[in-house]
Amino acid sequence: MDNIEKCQSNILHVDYHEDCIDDNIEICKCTIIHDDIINSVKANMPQEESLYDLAELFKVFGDSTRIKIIYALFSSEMCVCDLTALLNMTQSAISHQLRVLKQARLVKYRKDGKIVYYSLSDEHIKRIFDQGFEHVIEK
Amino acid sequence: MDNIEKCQSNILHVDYHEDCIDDNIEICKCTIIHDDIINSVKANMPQEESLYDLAELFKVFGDSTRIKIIYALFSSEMCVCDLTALLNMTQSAISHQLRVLKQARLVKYRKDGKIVYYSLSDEHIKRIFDQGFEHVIEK
DNA sequence: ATAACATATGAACATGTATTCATATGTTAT
DNA sequence: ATAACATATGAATACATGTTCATATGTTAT
Repeated sequence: MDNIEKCQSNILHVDYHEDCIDDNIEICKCTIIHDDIINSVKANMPQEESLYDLAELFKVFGDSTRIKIIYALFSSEMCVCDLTALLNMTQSAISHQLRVLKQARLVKYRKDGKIVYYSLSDEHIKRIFDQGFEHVIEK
Repeated sequence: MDNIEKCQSNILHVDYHEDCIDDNIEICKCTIIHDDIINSVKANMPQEESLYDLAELFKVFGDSTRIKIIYALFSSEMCVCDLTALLNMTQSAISHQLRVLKQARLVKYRKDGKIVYYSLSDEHIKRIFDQGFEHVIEK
């Protein structure tokens, strides 16, 4: 992060290889040809942490078991046993995945005796999925 | 898939354990308590293949390097070298990730001599990301 | 032709992750 | 109390994946 700062300010004046070689020995090996674009793009980039969080969110969506669980919960709240039967998987696998979804604040649950009912806790999920679907069904 | 079909038609009449035990010895170990919900949820589920494709799409979004590349391309088309400098990573790593994005039909490219410019190829991406961001910045 | 450069790619390595297995926890009914 | 049941969880395993390294391909300039 510091390296690239320095590198980019330098390249405004002289070729990268002469000034940044000691800071970024193996990183920026190529001559930077569009430093104006790099700087303006950089100005529009969200914070590093936000980008990381966003990747973490999509990572949760990047598994077909969790996708199925979420799609099921679009229709109705369901208990672990229902999900196990619906998806034809072991109770343990479902439970582990529900924990991932819970940690990502995507599902909430209520207990009724020994039964635990899960439901979605975020109204953005449906919209994200709908947009994702548009891409998937496209050609 | 076949097992759960059979299982669910049976549970409408009698307890699961007696009729499905031979088909799903280790899968549906719990007594199905909400077969009406399971059936209606099942009717609303998209095709297995679509759900799988959707997970694959989100899997591509589930890496912070690719997220950064995509965010950069929201601002402007960029060549591999620019992305390498912007993200302060090796050219090889960027190139590998661009291939993943290319295979997911998320980016396109044009060549100008030895320079290859990448840009986004799908207008849904921005909307998906915007919704994702809403979740991330929430509380 | 040759050198310099931009990009792509296969193999190797390290790390992450989904599922299974065994078992623990907590609830309900007898 | 005890048995049956629903769910949760830690450890182990198998597999997927991101990055690096070395190198290949293809382009531009001398």
